[in-house]
Amino acid sequence: MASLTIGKVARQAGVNVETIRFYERRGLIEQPPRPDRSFREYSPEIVRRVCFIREAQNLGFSLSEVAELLALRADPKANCDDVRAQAEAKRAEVNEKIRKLKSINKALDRLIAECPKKGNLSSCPIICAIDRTNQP
Amino acid sequence: MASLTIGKVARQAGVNVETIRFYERRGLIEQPPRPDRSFREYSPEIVRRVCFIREAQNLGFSLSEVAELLALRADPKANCDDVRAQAEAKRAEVNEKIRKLKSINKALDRLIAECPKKGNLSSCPIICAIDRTNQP
DNA sequence: TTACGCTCCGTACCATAGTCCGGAGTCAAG
DNA sequence: CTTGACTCCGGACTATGGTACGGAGCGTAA
Repeated sequence: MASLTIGKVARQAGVNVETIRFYERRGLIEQPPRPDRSFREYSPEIVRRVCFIREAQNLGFSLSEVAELLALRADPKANCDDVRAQAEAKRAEVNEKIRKLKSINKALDRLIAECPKKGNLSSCPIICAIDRTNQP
Repeated sequence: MASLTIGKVARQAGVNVETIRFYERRGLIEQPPRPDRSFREYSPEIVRRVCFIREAQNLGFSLSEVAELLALRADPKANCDDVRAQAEAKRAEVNEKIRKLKSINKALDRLIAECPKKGNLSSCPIICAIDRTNQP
């Protein structure tokens, strides 16, 4: 199968070449084979891995957190229970984030609905709500 | 009304004294009165403001984003429409975050449900899903 | 009034997550 | 076999969001 250079992987994943090397240093992607000790030769699947990392970050997971799950994969003593526990903890975190975002969302909905189409700032309910120090 | 020193504000808000000063430098909280040019004298409401900032951060808003809304408050030319637009943009962002988190949550639900109570890693559906590079 | 705690300030430092640099080596086409 | 694009590497630099430090001044209670 055709292997990819680091530059092609970077372009396909939409990241910088340096980012790939950075992830390698951080242990997020394994060291690719390097025949003749020259250039890295990636299998096309590495692109998915990089995209997964980016997606997880978008959702508020740190690189260390991504590494945690990935590390279990390499541990011959790890079993399903360990991974399950991690997944469940992560799910609880995600649910908590959703809960908080929903409450912010509801507050924004309410404020936007109350906001008059035109008017000066002093009567803007959004600002009043944010800046409680102006309230009696 | 009793005013608070910076240390009391920090303790009540559950943050470091340095954090309060840092927020002041960043324009997130206004400069408090300082009679005789000595210590800062905060009104108790400042604690709410600091808590609001922390809460917004928890939800994925950067300090610059918090500052944006707060800055409008100080602008005599700003009107309700400006604030409304900001609030609507923020709401769209929040909704997108919720959407993504829900999809992750669903994926986690499914994987956790499929995961056998005991078993070795090679058959763990969670790891398989994360590490697609191991799939054919 | 002196001792202790708190506050003042600027500056330096920390982790995270990259990004850029520069000089050297490599590969492939012409 | 040269040229140009790409890759190598270590190390320096960036932005964000703080945290720590050190020497000075202030304020209150014994």
